[in-house]
Amino acid sequence: MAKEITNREENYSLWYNNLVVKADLAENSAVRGCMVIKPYGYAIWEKIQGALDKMFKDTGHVNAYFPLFIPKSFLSKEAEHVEGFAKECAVVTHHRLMNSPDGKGVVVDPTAKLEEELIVRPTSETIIWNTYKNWIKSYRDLPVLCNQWANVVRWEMRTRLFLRTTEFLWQEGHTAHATRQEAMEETQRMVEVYASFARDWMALPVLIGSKTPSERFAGALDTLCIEAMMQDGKALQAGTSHFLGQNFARAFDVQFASKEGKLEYVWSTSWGVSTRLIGALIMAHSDNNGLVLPPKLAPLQVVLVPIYKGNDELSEIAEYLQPIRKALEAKGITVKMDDRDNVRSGFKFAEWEMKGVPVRIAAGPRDRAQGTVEVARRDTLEKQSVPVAGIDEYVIQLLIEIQANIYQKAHVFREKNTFTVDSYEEFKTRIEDGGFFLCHWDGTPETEEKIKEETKATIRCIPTDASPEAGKCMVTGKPSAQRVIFARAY
RNA sequence: CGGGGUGUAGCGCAGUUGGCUAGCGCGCCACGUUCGGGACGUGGAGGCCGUGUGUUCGAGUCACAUCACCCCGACCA
Repeated sequence: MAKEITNREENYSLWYNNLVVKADLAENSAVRGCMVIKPYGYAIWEKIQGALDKMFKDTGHVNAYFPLFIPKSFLSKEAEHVEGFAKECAVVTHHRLMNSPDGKGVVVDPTAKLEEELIVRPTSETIIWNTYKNWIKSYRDLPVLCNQWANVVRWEMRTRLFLRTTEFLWQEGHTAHATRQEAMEETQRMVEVYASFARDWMALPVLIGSKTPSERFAGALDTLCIEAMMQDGKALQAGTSHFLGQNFARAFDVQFASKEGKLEYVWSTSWGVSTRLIGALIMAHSDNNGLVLPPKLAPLQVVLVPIYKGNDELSEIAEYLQPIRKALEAKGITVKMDDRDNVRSGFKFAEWEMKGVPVRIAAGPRDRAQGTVEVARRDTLEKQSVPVAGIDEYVIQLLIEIQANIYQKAHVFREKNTFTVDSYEEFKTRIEDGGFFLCHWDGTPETEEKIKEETKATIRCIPTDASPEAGKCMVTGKPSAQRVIFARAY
């Protein structure tokens, strides 16, 4: 199957439908736009959760959980927020079913209508701020630094496996602070947490920047984001951190008594990443043989494949591999011995490659006689004969090297596909081939909209670390103080 | 919600201008031979042809309706 996938730059849906699904990550569910994440795919999510959760805690956050259902009235309290989400809400109107009068199946019991409809959370700002109101009375109660791991539902027009499912899993941090400064620092801190997670764990280089007002989160004063480049040159927003100002505090009347005894509205942030990260992982690293997972997020880091004929050889080889397995496990490496007897080793090789296991160790009678094993690395598909003595150290180094190499590949790819362009005509032509474009923009939503309509490219972000550079907007020629990143995006 | 496409075995598909007992590949089960890169042979199990209503002597095939899914837009993490 993998061999048929050759046009990865053009057709990710083929990956998802024909390759990734067969790689046991996910399958479509009967429910509109939702997906069943299979155990292997979920294991990746658990890895992501584990790493992020630790980073959140290291930055002083704690986990909590808030209700799935939000009373409709909560949504209407913050005007921009409701406008942003109103079009994509699942609404609970009734609480009971009954047997259909015509005897066929069940229908909604019309007498069980809810007094107030409940919204299945598309995000939890409203219900959380309704709760924070009761938690925050004094400056001594601040800051509140909560995160929740949850599912949310957004009834999008169009869904896409991993990238935009109707229901998705995510993490949402919601913090409350006494000062504007503190909240802004938190917003910045968390986008940097995301960026370092992407870099260090996902082997995914990202750009940090600010969204333009039209791309901002509904209800935010500023949205910081990390943007990654996929292998087809399209951009993927991989995480966001919002500075919400006092908008939600005002909407939910959350005031605190300051040291000076004055009542003040609190300042807030929210930030999140979702199962979209799994999609990012797939689209950034995979090749025609299937997934390529960074060792630090791979559910299995090493697979052992015995090569043998008959039961005698199997037990000999198994005995040969067993100490290797133990040695690796002792070093904290996740290992699986694939001793299935119903498929041949060639099949196993192909299957584990498709699943993206970073390192494969195979051994047969020949290796046993020589005291070696065959070590294959997923990122380059290279194979090498390695002595068993010291294999644990060898594998540890190899895993580190693979992690670094995958990042490096992605980074080089992004650099090769990032262009500085000044002419709009040139931009219109070259955007067709994908990539990030550093261009001058006059800062108006009108120009942004015009570019989007004419080229399908959006401003992914105004990079935070870019050096100022006076120039002229590529469309209007009006002055611009710095370049922004344009790209077509998922 | 617009435009296009697809619904036939667990998966991927074929099925002619309507015709007799609905096929193929993969997978599955049994036995045997194999086993250092996706093995092969023989035998076997598995179908209300998405759903409904029509047309017809006869419908997987035609008509209408309906539902679901996929792709391209609009919307979005």
